[in-house]
Order: sequence, then structure tokens, then C-alpha cells
Amino acid sequence: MATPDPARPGFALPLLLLAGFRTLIDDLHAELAREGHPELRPLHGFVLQAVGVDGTTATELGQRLGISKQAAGKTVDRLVAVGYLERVDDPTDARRRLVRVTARGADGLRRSAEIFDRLRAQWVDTLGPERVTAMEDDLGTMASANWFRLDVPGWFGG
Amino acid sequence: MATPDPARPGFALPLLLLAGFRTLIDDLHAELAREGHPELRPLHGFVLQAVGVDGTTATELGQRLGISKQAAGKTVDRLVAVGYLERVDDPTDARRRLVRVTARGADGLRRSAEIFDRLRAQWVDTLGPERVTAMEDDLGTMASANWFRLDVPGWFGG
DNA sequence: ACTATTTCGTCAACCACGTTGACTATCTTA
DNA sequence: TAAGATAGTCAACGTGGTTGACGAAATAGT
Repeated sequence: MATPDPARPGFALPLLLLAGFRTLIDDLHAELAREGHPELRPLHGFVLQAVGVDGTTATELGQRLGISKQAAGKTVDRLVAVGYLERVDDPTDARRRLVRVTARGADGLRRSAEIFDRLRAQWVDTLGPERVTAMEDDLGTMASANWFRLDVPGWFGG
Repeated sequence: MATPDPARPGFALPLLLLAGFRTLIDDLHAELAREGHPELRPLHGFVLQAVGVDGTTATELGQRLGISKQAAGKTVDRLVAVGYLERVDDPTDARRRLVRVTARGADGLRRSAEIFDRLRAQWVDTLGPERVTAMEDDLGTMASANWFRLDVPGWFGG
């Protein structure tokens, strides 16, 4: 695995994709920690993004992330505990508890986007703009069916 | 996120890499389940590969995977329970318990390699051989530092 | 208007995977 | 031979996931 067998080329591709993803995510969170967001974990960015500016409920968040409402609720609990999300009562429906991004959450989200832009720029510097856009196009072609499925830990156990 | 903001191009790249990885891993395990290995989870392939044909110990496995010896030991427990690994005493060192891939484990590993080859061939059919090798080359360039770090759940929590 | 159903959130129990700390047994070294 | 390093395990805990059950509140049907 470490040195892929040339007779077994297929094995390198998933490893390379994972390594590329990890590189970006690790760099993102190292920089986020430097910029005042050390508690932000890789999953949190996806969750904040899925909550969105309009807010949601735990049940709908679960649907967006492809996980159960209970799992979504627990994840919201953790984000609330570190100050990135807040829960407010829905005045029009006493069953619902609206989940909203706090100012701190919005700051983390904005910085994440900026850092990702800078990281992509590094890839462009190294590989050239054509190769990066080609990679994005090709991955989009191959992975379009999985675009929305973000139940990331789900495919690694559980 | 679902429709990446063109003004924030950086955000699409990690999502695409993740989606590509997931696509391959999901397809792999769907096919493995069809071929008689439904218990094999995404992590298991990495572990089997890291054990290798010569076997290892839990401690060394942990070092190879970038996780603690305790975590490696627990993962070995699970793989032993489903028949993919076995533990044998080391005749030269009573402290050590050699971890070896069983015949069933070797079968899963062999099938995984074959399936990955077929999946890569699908990518070649869709994208053309040049684009696939370009993607592999470029990812290898960008991600070379992370090649060995497979403590996958580690970057998602814990 | 009243019942029946659906929906939302939560609790509880459980599983997979990771962590650190402590401990025993064994091997190695001074 | 005593001292130190190493292998494996146990325990407690954290994160992230699952299913099942349940009460409270909204909605639908008669």
C-alpha cells in the first residue's frame, strides 16, 4: 500500500483521494486553530454549512447530512456547547427548536472559506490552473451521485 | 455547499476529493458484499493491508496506522472476531502475539485489489487514461506528506 | 369539536473507533 | 542480578453513529 504495486494500479486511487482530502482538511484546521478556532473539528464545518444562514431543525439537518435526527441532535448539542450553534424556540410550532449559526459560528465558516480558497490557490501554484480545474471537473463527473451524502463517519464504522 | 459558490472555489475541492473517495469505497464494499465479504468495513481493508503477508504485532500495527497500540489491539479483536485475522504466540518472545491474515482475510484482500482495478478501469473508460493518470500524479504531488497517515477516524473526531 | 395520525425532539441502550493512564509479564541491558 | 524497556491488556472516557420508545404538539378527518 505504501508503495503501490504497479500491477495493481487501482489501489492507489482511493488512497490518493483520501490523502488529498486529508491534506486539505488538516491544513484547514491547523490554520483555523491559529486564527482562534481550535475547537472546530473537521465534521463541524460540514454541519455549520448544512445549517446555513436561515437555520434549520435537528430533523432537517439530519436529512441534509444523511444521518438520523438523533445523531444530528447530538452533534448540534456539541456545537452549541462550544458556541458555534444556538437553539431557539420556533414561535409558530412549539415542537420545533430552530438551530442557528451564532456569530462565532459564522466567523468560523467565513474563515474556513477563505482558508480553502488560499489552499486551492496553493494547488494552482504547484499544479497549474488547468490541472486543478481538470481534477475538479473529472471528480465532479465521477462523484456526482455522492454530492450530498455527508454522513462521513458513517462509511467508516457504525 | 451543495452548489458551490463560484466566488469561493476552494470549498469544492475537498468535497470533490471526499466524494471521489466515497464513491470508490462504497462501490468496493457493495461489490465485496456481493462476493461473500459483507462484514468487511472500509477500515478493515487498510488494516489487513497494514498487517501484510508477514504478519505483525498490535504495537507495530498501531505505528503503521498512526494510532495507539490499544486502538490497534481493539481493531485486531474485531477482525479476529469476523475471521479475517488470527493471533498466534511468538515462539521467540512470550510477550508478543503475532497478528496474521487468515485465508479468508487474504481472499478479501485479493478481491479488494481486483475490484479496485475494475473501478479504476471504469474511471479510465469515462475520463480517458491521461486524465486519470494526471489526477494520480497531481494528487501524489500534493499529498505525498500524508501518504502513510491512515488514522482515518482520527481526523474526524476523537 | 374531537379523535386519529403524523411529526419533532429527546432519552436510553448500544456499536465502532479513537484517546490516555495504569498495570503485568517478559525480554534486554548494565 | 537488578534495573529498565517493551508487549499486551484493562479501564475510563470522548466522539460520532444506530435503533427503539416515548411525550408533546401540530395536522387531518369525520
